[in-house]
Amino acid sequence: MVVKKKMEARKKQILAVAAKVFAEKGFQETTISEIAKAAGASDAFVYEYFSTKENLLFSIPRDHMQKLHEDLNFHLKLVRGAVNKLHATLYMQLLYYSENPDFTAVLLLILKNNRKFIDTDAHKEIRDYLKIVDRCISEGVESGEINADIDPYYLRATLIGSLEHIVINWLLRGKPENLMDAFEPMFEVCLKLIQKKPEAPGCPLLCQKMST
Amino acid sequence: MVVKKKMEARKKQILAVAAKVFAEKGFQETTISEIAKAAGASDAFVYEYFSTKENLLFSIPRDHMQKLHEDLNFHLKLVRGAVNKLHATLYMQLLYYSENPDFTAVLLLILKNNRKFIDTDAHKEIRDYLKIVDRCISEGVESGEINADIDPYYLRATLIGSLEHIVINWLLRGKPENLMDAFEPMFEVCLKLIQKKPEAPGCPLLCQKMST
Amino acid sequence: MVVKKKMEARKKQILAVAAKVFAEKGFQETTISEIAKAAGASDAFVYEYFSTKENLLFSIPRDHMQKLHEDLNFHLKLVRGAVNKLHATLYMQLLYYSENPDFTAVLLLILKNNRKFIDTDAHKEIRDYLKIVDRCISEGVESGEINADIDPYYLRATLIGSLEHIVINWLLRGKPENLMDAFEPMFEVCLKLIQKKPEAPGCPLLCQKMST
Amino acid sequence: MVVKKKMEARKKQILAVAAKVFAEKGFQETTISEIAKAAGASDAFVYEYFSTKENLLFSIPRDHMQKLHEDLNFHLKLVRGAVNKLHATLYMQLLYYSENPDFTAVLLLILKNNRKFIDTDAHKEIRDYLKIVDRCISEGVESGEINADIDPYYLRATLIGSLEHIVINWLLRGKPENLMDAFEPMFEVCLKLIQKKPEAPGCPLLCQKMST
DNA sequence: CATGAATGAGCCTTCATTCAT
DNA sequence: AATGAATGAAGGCTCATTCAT
Repeated sequence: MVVKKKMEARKKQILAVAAKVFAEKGFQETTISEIAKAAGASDAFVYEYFSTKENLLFSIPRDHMQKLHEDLNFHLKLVRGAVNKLHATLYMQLLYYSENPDFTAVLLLILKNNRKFIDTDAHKEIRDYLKIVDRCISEGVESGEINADIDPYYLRATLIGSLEHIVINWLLRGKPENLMDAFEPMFEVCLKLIQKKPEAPGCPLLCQKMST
Repeated sequence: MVVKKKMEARKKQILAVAAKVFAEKGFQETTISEIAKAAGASDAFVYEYFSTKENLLFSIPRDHMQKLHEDLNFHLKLVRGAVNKLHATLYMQLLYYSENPDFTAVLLLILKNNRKFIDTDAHKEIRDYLKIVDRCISEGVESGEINADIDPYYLRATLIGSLEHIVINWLLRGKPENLMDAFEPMFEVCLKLIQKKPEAPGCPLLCQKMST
Repeated sequence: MVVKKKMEARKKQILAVAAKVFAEKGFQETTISEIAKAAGASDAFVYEYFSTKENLLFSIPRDHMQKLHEDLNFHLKLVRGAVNKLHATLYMQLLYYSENPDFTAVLLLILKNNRKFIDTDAHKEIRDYLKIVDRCISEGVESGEINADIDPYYLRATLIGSLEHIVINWLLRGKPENLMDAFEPMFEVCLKLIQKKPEAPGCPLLCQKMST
Repeated sequence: MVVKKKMEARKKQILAVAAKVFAEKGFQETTISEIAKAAGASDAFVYEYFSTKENLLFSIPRDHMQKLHEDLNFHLKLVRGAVNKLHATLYMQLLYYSENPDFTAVLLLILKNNRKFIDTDAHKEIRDYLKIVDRCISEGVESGEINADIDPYYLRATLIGSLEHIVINWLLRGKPENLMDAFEPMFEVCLKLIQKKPEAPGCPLLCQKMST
């Protein structure tokens, strides 16, 4: 029992170290020796837990995705309204990214463009995550909160695409500012997309301005 | 002179072959030998033109970006109105991607996530391209065509992010359908962002028209 | 005491399992882990009894050779005549091989060609076994049963060489038929060597000569 | 042309060196580095000619077997009579072994007991060699030179088995004496097997004894 | 202009073996 | 008595790269 715990902890530690080194240097540029050394273990020890270097890479997202999933499921129960749910979902995603930049770099810079990874079980959890977004969108469309004449696929693509674009830029620029600073302005843009303007009787600002 | 021409042609051919092989197999998984063989040349011949394998990779975008730039500059002169220009710009970008999928795969799946590439001269042309988009946006804001209360940076991020997201998905799914089919629905979504709610009762343009 | 018995039994079991796995896969291709797992024990447990993997390999023949020796000694007492003894000896050797194919494969395919093994104590028992054959031969020569103008060393080499050749072929072909089927025809050939042409109706020429 | 020659020479040199090192240390105990160094080349250079270490091992017999084959075919044409042909065949085999002890050690100590090798094309040439022996035997049986009541398969097994047994012993003992010294006494034994005793001038000893 | 020949450098991976418990 | 955890040491193999011709 205690042993199992210890093993799990060691495994997670190796995964964390691997994420860090992969994030810094890229997959091919990283050697197992580096990871092992950084984890205070021998090369062979890494292979106790991960059959290959690639397997180690592909194992990085699992725990993170599960955690993100759980957090999300918990919080979404507290939120009412599709737009609010989308807000919460994207917020949590960005928050998780900002708090786990190594994992994020591995995910967005290494794994997401890897054909082999996409055929992996590990990738399923990523697709599952997208389903949550889809559910929010369709919920919003049904409830009338979200503009029904927007193609939901392209809406999701825009939401996720822009969010990841911003995160990738942030990563590549060396994570200079707080990633969360980008959230509200980004979501503002999204809101323009999402929301029907039923409550907006016309184009308030412009009309008002014009009327002035 | 003729020799120069020949050399240029050979160089371009190698670049095209390299793009193709890199796109299919990824950078690390591709060997210089494979590229050389596919180009009907010897390994050493590749090194006549490109000092390293990485240099070969980084050399792929130049011609493409120049061509895209030229095309864009030509066409944008024919188009009036910021939204129309954005439409044309994104259309041409997507068209170029759909017509040059190998280059696109190299650019979006390999280069865009490569920190070293970003510090390259070659990357400057990509940033220059983005400036065109930025110019369209600021032009639109100035002319009142584009909603001024949208942060231009996040607007661009959303436009480019969603477009690339769609293209990357298309690439990873094996380029099944015609990429251009995605353009109009995608741009529809973008329009919702860009435009001052024309469909809303009392939309800006209408107000303007009405006011005139 | 009981513990000793248990240990002995465990040791023998490991030896049997090792023989089986070595026979199937070869020495280098077999890992201690495989043997341990097949024996239902841990790797470390194997090292309780055998100091190294090679030591385990070299330990395989001992019990077998002892058993063969004992059986042989017992049976040879019941047999009279050098040729009959050779017959019994070779028969028992082949029988033992056919009934213990794993041991046989280890002995003939792995150990007999191993220089290090030859310097081992374990190899002494194999040489001792050959002495039995030698004794039969010299007994036969002395008693006049065996042709005295055959060099005893080459006679033994031929007997053992042909027998092992047949067994090795049998092993390499996957032990298809019953090995014992080969015994009588093989021994027939040997008899031609050993015996003083009993089937020849007298020694024609010489007798003729003598008669002259 | 000259280049091809050079390559061939280099390849043969590597094969010779490999045979030597394999013969001395065994296959698993030998590293490619050792062979490369002994051949005055780099590790990678060895892989220019041989795709794997095993492939290098399996490539050793080809040229030798071809040479042996050619020599044999040439000489057998000069020899009349099945027994004489067998004599010549076995003589040349033993001579080749004695003159190429590295190859012989590789063949008899490493390859002949290797299941993977037996399924190789290279092994075919070894089986072809045996066919020459078979042909001599059946020729002798037909011509009446060889005792027809000996099973040809077991006769061959005895001839080859005893010859190889002697060679293997010679190798394992460190090649102390001239291997060819063993030929005549060994063949003497074989003669006893092979020959019908019609022309044999009786059984000298027995007759003598009988006469006494 | 073009290349065949050659290699240095390095990494992933495997296992026999050890030892604390 | 038995083992799980841990590793040191080593080796096969790959390639980007160079250079004489």
